[in-house]
Amino acid sequence: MHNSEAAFLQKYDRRDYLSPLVTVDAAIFTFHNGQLLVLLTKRSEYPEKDKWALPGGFVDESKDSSLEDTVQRKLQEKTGVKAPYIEQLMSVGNQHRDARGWSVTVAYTALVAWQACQSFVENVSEVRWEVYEEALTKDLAFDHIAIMKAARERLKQKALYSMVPAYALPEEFTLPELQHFLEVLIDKTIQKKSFRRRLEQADIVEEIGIKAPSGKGRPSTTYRLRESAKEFTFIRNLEV
Amino acid sequence: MHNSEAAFLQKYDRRDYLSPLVTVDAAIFTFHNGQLLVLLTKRSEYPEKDKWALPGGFVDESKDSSLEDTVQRKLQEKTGVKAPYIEQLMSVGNQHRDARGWSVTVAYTALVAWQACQSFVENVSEVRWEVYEEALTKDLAFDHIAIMKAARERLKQKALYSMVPAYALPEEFTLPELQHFLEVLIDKTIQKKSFRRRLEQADIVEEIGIKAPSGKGRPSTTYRLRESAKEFTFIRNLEV
DNA sequence: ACAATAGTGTCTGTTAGACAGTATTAT
DNA sequence: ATAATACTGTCTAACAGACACTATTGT
Repeated sequence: MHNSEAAFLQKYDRRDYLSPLVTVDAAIFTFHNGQLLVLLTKRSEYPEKDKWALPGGFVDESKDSSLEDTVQRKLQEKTGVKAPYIEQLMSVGNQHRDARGWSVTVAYTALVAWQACQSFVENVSEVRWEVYEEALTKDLAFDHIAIMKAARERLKQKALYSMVPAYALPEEFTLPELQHFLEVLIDKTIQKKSFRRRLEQADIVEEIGIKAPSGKGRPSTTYRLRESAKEFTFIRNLEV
Repeated sequence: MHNSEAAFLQKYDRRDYLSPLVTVDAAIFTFHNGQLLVLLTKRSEYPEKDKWALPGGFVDESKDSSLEDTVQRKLQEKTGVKAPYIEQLMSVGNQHRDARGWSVTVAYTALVAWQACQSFVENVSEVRWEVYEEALTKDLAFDHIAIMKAARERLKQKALYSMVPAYALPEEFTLPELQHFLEVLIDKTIQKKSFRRRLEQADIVEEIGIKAPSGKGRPSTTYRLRESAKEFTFIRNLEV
């Protein structure tokens, strides 16, 4: 029968089956005052009420037509902006991570400029930027510490073979700023020359102008990322 | 109240909420007769009945305490063996990929030796090894073509900076075999010398003995992977 | 000896690390 | 001029690509 699939679907009702809970969580990073920051939100509801957690929540079938919709929606809610860089990190699913039962979370890593969302973040009391090392010592909800660590590790790897971390800086940034951020991520100084050679060869930034001299020393040139920066990978890593 | 979380959980019933369907799928690859093969199964039930698909299925809360349990169970069902290499690939979730409704799949890539499971596979009629390029031309169920392509692409990348593809070979293998597999994966010949230098420097294989001469030419040395092979990555990629 | 396949020696090219040198700003 | 920060020149080291060479098997 050519329409027995239609017949099957007619009879099928998802409510007859129990499915794991599905949530989306995001480790949102930025760089400010020489420190790696991660966005945390205080849970207002049970379970794990009043604990800090990564921003996230349930897929809302009436609002989201895909997981990417869900993560963008959650990000918008907590930061007020659309992140210039979002990437799926991993999924974790098991019986024990959520007291409500078998639960799956799809975790994302996002990068945003601190300047782009600070005014929004500081006006929402249950949301704040936390220095990464501080966040590590907190008793975050669910398995969010492990997810945050995995996101941090992936970001470190990216720093070794790409310039993706630049998406955590404002649209216009200087090379010393970017270099410093990479150094924080990989926890090692990078040779200025190596860093600049790589940027030059990759052709992923374009010059904007000269930064207005602020304080001492020679003012640095400002740059903006080209679209190609998202995909570009170096064939040789920085050393660890 | 110290136990209001307990009270909340007491009252909470998952059946009150509709959650997306959650499935696990695996792109299982192997290498045989100079070709990359992928394991396909014929769907016996609606929806997408009678189409070929990647092995996978629903999380079974009575059997699986984690997503890894689910994928191992499905793999065991279809191949009869435990895969020496499994890695989470990505998750796909949206309203349209499954006619039954909002659905999330957590996809894995697995590598197995053809020899290890061929006797099992050839005795199950709805399971078979398909040459990858052939599989590409088929009308696979759901979005399995896209998932399979993503898995294939990741495997290619791995071939450029690791020896992970070796897990698709039998436990004892020769270096010419492994080199040939990498060449198929990256679609480019590799310099024998480069390949062997990398292996030597990485220290991820141990010599077993000399292969019994089979046919013509000098017999090659056989090797086995060390545990460290799973994690090892070269700091410099092969060229593409 | 010859064909075929396995494995090595050695040169070149590319690119990261090291570090000294030059440039541009404020005081 | 000096200090401070930005940026460049140039040497070295590591390692992939190229390719000729040797080694071990069967016929």
